[in-house]
Amino acid sequence: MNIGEVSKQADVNSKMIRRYESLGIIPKATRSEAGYRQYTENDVHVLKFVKHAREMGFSMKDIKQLVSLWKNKNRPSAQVKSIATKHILELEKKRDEIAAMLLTLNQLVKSCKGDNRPECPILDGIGCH
Amino acid sequence: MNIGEVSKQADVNSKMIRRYESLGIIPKATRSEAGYRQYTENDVHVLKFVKHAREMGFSMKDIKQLVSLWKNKNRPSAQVKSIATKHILELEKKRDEIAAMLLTLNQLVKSCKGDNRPECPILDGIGCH
DNA sequence: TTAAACCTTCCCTTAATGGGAAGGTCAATA
DNA sequence: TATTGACCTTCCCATTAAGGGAAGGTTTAA
Repeated sequence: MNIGEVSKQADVNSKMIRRYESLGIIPKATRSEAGYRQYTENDVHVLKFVKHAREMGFSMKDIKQLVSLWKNKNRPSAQVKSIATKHILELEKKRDEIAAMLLTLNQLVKSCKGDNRPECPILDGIGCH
Repeated sequence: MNIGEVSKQADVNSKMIRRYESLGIIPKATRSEAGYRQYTENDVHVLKFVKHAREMGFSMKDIKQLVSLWKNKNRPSAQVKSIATKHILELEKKRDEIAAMLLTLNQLVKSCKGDNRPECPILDGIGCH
């Protein structure tokens, strides 16, 4: 399979496939005589794993480790759990930050008439805070 | 005031002050003979506004507009409200995405023993999805 | 007069995704 | 057979927000 075909099957942009390779997340593809990257069904499988990990918000670094653990049939599940738990904490932090922003913003927007007049509690709110 | 002093007073890194200037978010500072940027109390005020807007997650583009509206005493508050509302929608989208990730991840982490054995529902979950 | 504490500009790095250029390859069709 | 279009390659650039660090000029105080 050429890169275009894996890309379609795994639903991962070819640019990203090359990038994952350069980051060492997936192994270097073998090449055809002309230098084209060659892939197999198994590569589709790996790319789908990477894609799902991305969808869960894992960083490239985490994904590199996760793929490696995934392939290692002797891994201790504790290592996987540790990565996931750390990620959960980061997501919770982001979630809380966004929640705080929304709390403030919703209050301000609610109290702003949003008409042709200049009075604006939103600007006041940002200005004073 | 030199940049270091405004930086302290507004609690905004000097690197960022220069950047805001280069982005047109704040006006170009006047310079001393030696080329040092010179600031006044009012600049501190503006920088604090920018800082608070950043804390609410507004993008640089939005902040540029917000500062301009803030300074324009004839602004229609509708314009401000529109920017804020759009931002709220984006934050809500991010919040929902994070919530979805957390839902999945928490389930997976809960079901993973996290010991020395290789069985790992987290990896299975990412792999199959 | 020298040293420290500032200031200046310029380039680099982070993270993830992708656009686009310049050029090589392959397959089908005229 | 020649050409065309679709595909592939690498390389550089942009995005976003924040800042590190270098190389060099300025100010001030000891």
